[in-house]
Amino acid sequence: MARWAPGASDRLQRAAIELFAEDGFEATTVAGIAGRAGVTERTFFRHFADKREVLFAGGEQLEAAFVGAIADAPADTSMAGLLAAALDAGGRVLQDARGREFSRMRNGIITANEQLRERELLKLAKLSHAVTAALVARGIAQVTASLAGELGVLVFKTAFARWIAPDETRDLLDLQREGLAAVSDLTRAETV
Amino acid sequence: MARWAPGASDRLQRAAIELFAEDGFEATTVAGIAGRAGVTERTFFRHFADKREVLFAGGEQLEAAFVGAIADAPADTSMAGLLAAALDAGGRVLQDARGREFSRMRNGIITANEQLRERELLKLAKLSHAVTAALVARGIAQVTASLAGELGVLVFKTAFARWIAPDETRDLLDLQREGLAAVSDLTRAETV
DNA sequence: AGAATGATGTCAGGGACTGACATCACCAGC
DNA sequence: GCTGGTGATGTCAGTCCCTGACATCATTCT
Repeated sequence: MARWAPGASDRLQRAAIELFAEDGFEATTVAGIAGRAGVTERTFFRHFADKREVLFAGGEQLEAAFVGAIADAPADTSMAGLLAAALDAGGRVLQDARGREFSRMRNGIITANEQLRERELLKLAKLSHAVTAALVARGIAQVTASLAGELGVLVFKTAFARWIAPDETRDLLDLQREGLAAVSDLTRAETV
Repeated sequence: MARWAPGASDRLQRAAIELFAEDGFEATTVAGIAGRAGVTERTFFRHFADKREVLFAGGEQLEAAFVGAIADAPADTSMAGLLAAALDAGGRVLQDARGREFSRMRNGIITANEQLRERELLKLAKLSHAVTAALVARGIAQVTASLAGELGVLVFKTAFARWIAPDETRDLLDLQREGLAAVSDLTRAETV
């Protein structure tokens, strides 16, 4: 493990976000990002698969939180409990490791560009699949797990959108629990 | 309206599907597609915004069917009735204008490549938004319409996946109605 | 016939991304 | 302390996607 100035990945991410915010995604060039980070364009592509990916680097962390919470839950945890645990763990990642202001800025960049919205949809779909797989690993039927996976991500997405809304001050975890409760209300008759 | 050999768009789509099926999406070049269609690479990009879009050209047609069915439904149609009408109209487009075998081949190409899966997610999200907008235009509350829009697309996606499964012989419209009924069961307690 | 229109061809070029190879900083072993 | 190994970076050449500008051609309208 040897390198010149440590943290090239971090510098690239920071540089990219700054430039995207200033000039927009399409107007900024990878060479420009690399230049601001003090590396070569080629190095950028060794750290990130493509130009969009630099904005979605923390994704594995979020996914790991979701999956880990499901895997580590007590054996007798209900489905609602599993989803709640996963959402709590994921929400904590966003709230603590990222922060609301950062998430707001990042989200502004993403929603301003269709290529980035596209990539975000892919990431959410992968998150949904990961949650589904984690549920299946606990012995839950594929169909049920798949539905729960999509549902969990839907709640996450909705709560996140509210969390970064201009005047919102509530906790992300609270918003997630509220959303989950609303869904639970809708499906309670079936669950019981 | 003047042109050389008519139907350049169709020829490009056909050529693209053939080449994607033979060599894969990444291995085939836009110049190759254009060459097989008897046009220039530049002409390809005048018909399709990018290399992926050639596979999603019929999308507006599907979206129009969904939206039109919702807009044209009688004033007193229930939400379930609106979704059923939209799904029927959309399903007919796929079944009649496209056909099951074509859909199978096209779907095989898409699922084999991440860039194409990504684009498909974007198209489905847009379809969902279009449905939501059509419902809002009928005076339905934004929140309800949004939920229904996502739900409708979810049912569509699920039924479509079953429709193109290897041994499936049932009608797409039947599969959609079945899926809608299953969702209806899940939410009946709330609706009443 | 001649003008208007719209689709296509041609050309030049930027920017994303990749493979191959050289180079440099650091670490381990002698 | 020197030397070789390792991993990250730089350099270079090249392919492919995609775009703007301009010329050209077939069809349609007058």
